[in-house]
Order: sequence, then structure tokens, then C-alpha cells
Amino acid sequence: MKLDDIILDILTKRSSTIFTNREVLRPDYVPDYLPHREEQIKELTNILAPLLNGERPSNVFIYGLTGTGKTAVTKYVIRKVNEYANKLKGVTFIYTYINCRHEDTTYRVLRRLASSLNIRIPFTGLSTAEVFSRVVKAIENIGKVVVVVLDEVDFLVKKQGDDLLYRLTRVNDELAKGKVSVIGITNDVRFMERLDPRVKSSLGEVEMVFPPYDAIQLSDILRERAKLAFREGVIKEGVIEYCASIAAKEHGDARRALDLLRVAGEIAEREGASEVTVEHVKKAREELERDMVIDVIKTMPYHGKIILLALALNNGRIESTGELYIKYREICRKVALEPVTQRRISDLISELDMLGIINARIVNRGRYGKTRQVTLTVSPQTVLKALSGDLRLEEFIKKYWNR
DNA sequence: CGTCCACAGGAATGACGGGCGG
DNA sequence: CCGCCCGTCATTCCTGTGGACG
Repeated sequence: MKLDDIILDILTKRSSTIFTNREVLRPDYVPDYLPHREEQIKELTNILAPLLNGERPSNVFIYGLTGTGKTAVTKYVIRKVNEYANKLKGVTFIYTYINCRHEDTTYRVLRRLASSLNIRIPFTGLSTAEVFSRVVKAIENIGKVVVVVLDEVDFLVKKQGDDLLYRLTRVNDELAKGKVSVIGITNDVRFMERLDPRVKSSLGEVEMVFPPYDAIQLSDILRERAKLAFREGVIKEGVIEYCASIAAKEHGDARRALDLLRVAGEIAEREGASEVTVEHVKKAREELERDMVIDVIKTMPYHGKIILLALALNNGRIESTGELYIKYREICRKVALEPVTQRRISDLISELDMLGIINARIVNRGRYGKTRQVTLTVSPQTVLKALSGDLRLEEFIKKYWNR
């Protein structure tokens, strides 16, 4: 085959035999139709309606597990309100969406907010107080309502406290012209308990709860998207239901279901298959797990990796923090690395737990103390594979595991 | 029924590297 | 270029705690 032909071949294959538009399966895509969220859409629209007249809507606090449509509904409603307002009377408000998982410090959140108000703030170098006052000044100058959506706001509060929330919800007192309205989104059940009562009352002017989807609702969502994403007839019988049932077991997470469907499609395409089958979904599940683990491991501090290694070499389960610490020290000795303290290990365990790669359950063994029982949520093989990117550990694994 | 285990996890602090304004 | 501020990793010291054991 001539090179030209090869290139042409690849390019034509790109116009996929499986997908018509895979973008609609991506987690940040906001569809035009959100099944089973009519109630929430109505309620939020009601709350935000005052924006049409340039009035400040109540602060809203939205709670719901991951993949229950909190973000999609919020973005959707704001977009609609904005379009409608623009048509009717021009720009009546400004809004900014900030994901606090990525912008997890007061400073970074403020910087994001600032940039949506068209003021430039350096990466670092200024005090947060200075940035805050610049933002306030900008809001004053613009003189419109600013809607601040803080997604996964628990990340911010966990790290930096609720100071920023307090000040944002109070800023209206010092402003003559502009106004701020905060929409906080979280999937942490116990988030509200940790807030200062003053913040609690102002942020929670209105509270909304998004219940998880059940398997049937997930199927509806998937079918709706599959219509847009796939060529007709490529999805085999039972595939959608299978994705839905997996996701339903994992607390009704629609994002998870969509990921499974998308990756299954990608695998089918890679294999040159003409249909997406249940087998593809199974493979997709494994691939997603591997990707997640690799991602987490890459961004873990070195000693976190060693903890995972210790866990993997112990069949993914260890009965107490103390025991894990001993195993950890053993590995450190063998790879000639200075171990960190148990206190630090404790934090690393928490971090891994939060990321969902391990399960750390607190158990009370009475006379024998209180500790955490740690279980890997992914297969040890996956961890070992992910870890083999590291030279030092790779050598260790070869020596003590693969013999 | 009080003790006391084996930790959990908060608070304070510090070393270090990176980036910006001046 | 300096000084300031930040985020990250880590240490030290600490107070809190559910329940089996004596």
C-alpha cells in the first residue's frame, strides 16, 4: 500500500463506524434534554428567575451524590436564563463556574472569579486579601449581579476553611451597586455540619437535594445520549441496561454510566467491530479502573505509592494502620529510602481513601485500640502495573514479586 | 464499670521551590 | 535582582475515643 493510501485509510476510518458524535458522552457535556430532572430544573429556574430583572437571587446550596446531574442542571438552567435574558433586555447578570476540585485554594478561586470579571490577577505574589478587594471593586464597577457557581465546594472548605464563603455571602452588605449570589454544589453529606453557622444560614438560603438515579432512569439517560452519539443499530441489545446496572450499583452515578458507554464504544471501534457488545463494556470497566488508578498514582507523593505497593503485595487488605506502617517501612528499607512518620502515613491513607482507590474503615477493637482497616478497591495487579512506571519500585517489584 | 489500647486526626511549625511585583 | 507570598510535604506534639478486658 502506498503511504498516501495508508494515510487516507486512517483518515477515512476516523469517520467512525461506531460513533456519530462521541462528544455528547463526555462528562462535561450539557445535553438539551435532562431526563428525570424536571423537578430540579423547575425549582432552580424559579430561584434564578429574579436575574431577569437584575435582581439578586437567593444563595443556593445543592447537594447530591456524584453523577446525579447537579452540575448539568445548574449549567443548563443558567444558560437558559442567560439566553432568555439576553434576548429580552441584554446582559442582566454575569456568571462564573468554578470547580473547587481544580481551584482548591481561596486564592485560585478568587483568581478565576477575577478573570470572569475581566481583571487580571497574577498566579501568585499577591495576598488573598488584596485579590479579594480588587474583585469587590470590579463587581462594584460592573454594577450587575454576579452569580458564582462553586462546584465541589467541599474541597475548598476542607482545605482552606469557610472564610471565603463567609466573605462572599457577606459582600452584598458593603456593595452599593453590584451584588453577589452564590450557588454551592457538593456531594459530601456531612459538608454542612462543618460550616460556621453564619455561613450555613446564608449559603443555605435555599437547599436542593438531587437523589441518585435508579437503573431504569439511567437507562433512559443513556438511551437519550446514545441516539446522538452512535450510529443507528450499533448498540447491541442489553448493552445500555448493562452499563446502567453497573452504575446503579455504584450509587446511581450517571457520569459513570456514560463513561462506560463511551469507552465501550471506543474499544469496539479500536477492535474494528461493527457493534458494541456487553463484552466491550466489561473491557471498558477494566480500562477505566486502570486509568483511574494510574492517574491517582501519578499524582501521589512518593510515599503514597509505597503504601499502595505494600497494600498490593498484601493481597490488597491490611487490618490496621500499624501493620501497614510496618510493611511500609520494610519496603523503604529495601529500596533504601528514608521512611516518613506514621502521622504522615495516616494522612496519606486518608488521601487515598478520598480518591476512592482504597477503602479505609475505622474499626474499634476495644481493648486492642482503634485503627483503620484498609482495603484496596482495585485489583493488586492494576496497582503493580501502574507502579511499574517508577524505576526504583519497578526493580523492587521484579525482585520480590515476579521473582 | 472504669481503664487503657492503638490509633484518629487537629494545630503549629518549618523546609523548600516557584513565581510575581517592584 | 530581592522580598514576599504561595502550595506541598513533612515533623512534632497533642487531645479524643469505642469498647474488650480485668
